[in-house]
Amino acid sequence: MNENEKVTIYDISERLNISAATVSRALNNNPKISLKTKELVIKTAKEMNYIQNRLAQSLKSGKTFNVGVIVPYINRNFFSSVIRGIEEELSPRGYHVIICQTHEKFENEVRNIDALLNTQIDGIFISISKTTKDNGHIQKVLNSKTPLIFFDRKQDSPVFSSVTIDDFNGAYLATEHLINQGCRKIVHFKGDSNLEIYTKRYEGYEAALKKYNLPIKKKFIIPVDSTVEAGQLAVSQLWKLKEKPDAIFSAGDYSALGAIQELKKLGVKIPSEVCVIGFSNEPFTQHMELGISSVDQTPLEMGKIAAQVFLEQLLGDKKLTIQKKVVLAPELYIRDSSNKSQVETSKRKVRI
Amino acid sequence: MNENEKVTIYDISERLNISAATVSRALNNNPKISLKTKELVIKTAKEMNYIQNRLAQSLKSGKTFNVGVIVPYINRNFFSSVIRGIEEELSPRGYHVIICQTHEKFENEVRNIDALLNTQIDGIFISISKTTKDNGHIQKVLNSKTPLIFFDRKQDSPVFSSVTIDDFNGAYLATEHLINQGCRKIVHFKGDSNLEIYTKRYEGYEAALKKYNLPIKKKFIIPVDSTVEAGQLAVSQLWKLKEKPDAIFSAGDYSALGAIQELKKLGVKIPSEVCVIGFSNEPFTQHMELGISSVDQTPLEMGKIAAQVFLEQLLGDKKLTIQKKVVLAPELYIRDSSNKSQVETSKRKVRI
DNA sequence: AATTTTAATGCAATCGATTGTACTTTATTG
DNA sequence: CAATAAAGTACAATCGATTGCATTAAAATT
Repeated sequence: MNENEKVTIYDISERLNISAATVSRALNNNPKISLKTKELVIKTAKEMNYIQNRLAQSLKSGKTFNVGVIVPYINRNFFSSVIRGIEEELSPRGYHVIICQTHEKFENEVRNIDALLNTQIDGIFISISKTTKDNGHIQKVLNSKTPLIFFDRKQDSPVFSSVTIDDFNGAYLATEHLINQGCRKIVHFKGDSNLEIYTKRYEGYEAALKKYNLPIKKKFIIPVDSTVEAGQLAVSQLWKLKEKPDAIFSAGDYSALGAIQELKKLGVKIPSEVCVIGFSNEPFTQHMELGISSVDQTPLEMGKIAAQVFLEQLLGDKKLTIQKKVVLAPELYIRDSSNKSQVETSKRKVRI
Repeated sequence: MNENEKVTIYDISERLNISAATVSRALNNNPKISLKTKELVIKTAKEMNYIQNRLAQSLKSGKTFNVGVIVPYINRNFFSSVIRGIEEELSPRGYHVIICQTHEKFENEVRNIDALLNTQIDGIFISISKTTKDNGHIQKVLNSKTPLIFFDRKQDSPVFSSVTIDDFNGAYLATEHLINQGCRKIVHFKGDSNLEIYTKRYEGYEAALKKYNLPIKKKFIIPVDSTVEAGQLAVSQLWKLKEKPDAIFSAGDYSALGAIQELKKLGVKIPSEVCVIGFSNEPFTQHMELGISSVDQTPLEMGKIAAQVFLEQLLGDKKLTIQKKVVLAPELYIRDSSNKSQVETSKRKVRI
């Protein structure tokens, strides 16, 4: 009774003395098959514990209903949230999400792209690594006619779509907010210049200073990795200078946290003496006793929209010329670390 | 020159006037093929931008080199870290990880299992949802002869392997630590009783109290979801009692955080008046000004070991009787929230 | 040069589902 | 009741790679 091997439509067809074609059509609810047959087939399939082999189906149809997502690390809150967004949008449509990590290494990115193309995924979502230089691997994707969507960390591309936030504006508003708090000597912790997101954030910072006629000082623009340690180190060095800053706009939350820790150690009052604002709105920023102001990148939404762009692309003309650049509005969360006016703001959020 | 369609081994065989079988063998480095031919084929394949179709290969071999991971939410630090561990262990062996979310809903879990079996994955890793009741879906996996590994939140199963931490002992040690701090009236925030991890934690708490001859009071055992709000609420209600607790052992970090926030609001000193310890060692617990003590579940290691168990299973006898139960040791991180002695402990960790 | 080994390669079936086309029923119509 | 239309099924090719077995070509042996 209990078949030992996997049940196929051939097993069903044999049992019912009909052709496999009929079984297939019956299971796919093809109108050419009589109701009687359909019901019989479906009932028998259930009885025999038939499980459709999507592999064979995919081979035939050329569609796998799998998409690949490439990120530096999946356990970084921002990335896992984007992935969640993608999954939630695509899962109801029958897609599965395959995840790949690059560990910020270009070589892994290339390897992952190759592997995904191999697996015949229907699309790729990618946030490039810090060390990604050329775009040969992206070119390969283009050749294979596979849709690809950049999110957050993109490469300039005349053909591929992207979903990002307006990093320039996020940074501009963060800086402007600091200026509004009365800060005049604002330090910027700058992220890796290889990534557009960080150069944009830097430009937004600069633009805000210019707008308010504040001088742009080289010594106040410091390359800082987004780690607690880097933030601590940066502050400890900054506070050896004669001219002390009165605010820090960090391109990352972890370095903002490190800065705050070091400032406390130095006995500097926050926000009265120095205001601090980060970027990413990591969960911990709101849980601190002294909440850290930050710019939210709306990762969940970013994932969902990236998925939508992908789906649109599929429907549209097969030519990959339907390139689309979505830029989301970042959200400024003002918390204690930059709020001198001490209004109740722990939950105040400024939608830009 | 530039083929419009995908290149297959047939295209290569045509171009070289050899059979597809030879091409296949050449690409697979079969010893029966002459070096000359091999080199020629490989060179031509590269020229023609040949990409192997793993779908066809999988159909033939019955192995997809895909595994599925089912979790409640992928953007919960614990789960994304386990997934990271799984990915890092399996990726070098050519496997891909497909992720599925249940949103803590049983129906989604069933759906996900079905979908994964459909896709012909080579294995499933699952952490069951809070609402999972029966195990019909797990039975289906058994019928399909697909290896399945439970991690963290498991179901009792005589056939499937699992990788968990010793929740009982983690809870026992956390409670013992509180007792060692001089606490005598210890509250327990208990998680959903449907999950073994939480009943085990409760039992560990109870055992520690018994060991030290402390009374077990029903009113001090409170069902609390692991959210900040639930933690706040629980404390605000507890502190209406005549007899105030002097410690809280929470089965989750978020509720521990909520408790701390509420205690501060009530003007209760931590840790001098009340000690608090959580569970999970979420990243934010160490970043707080007042670090929150917690029990680490070593998620990365859990993922890696789960992957190893899966690989072992593949090598072993095809019969699924090679069931293996791995129990990892939790790690106690003692921080300010429960450390009255005020020794430098921000990084002290007790390996059990 | 003839024959036996050995090395290379080709043929054809297979994995499981889908689908255009051909064929056989059954129903409809004059 | 024969002829035609409509409905229901079956045949066989296809997707792309793999592999046991047969076959051919080359090398070694006598």
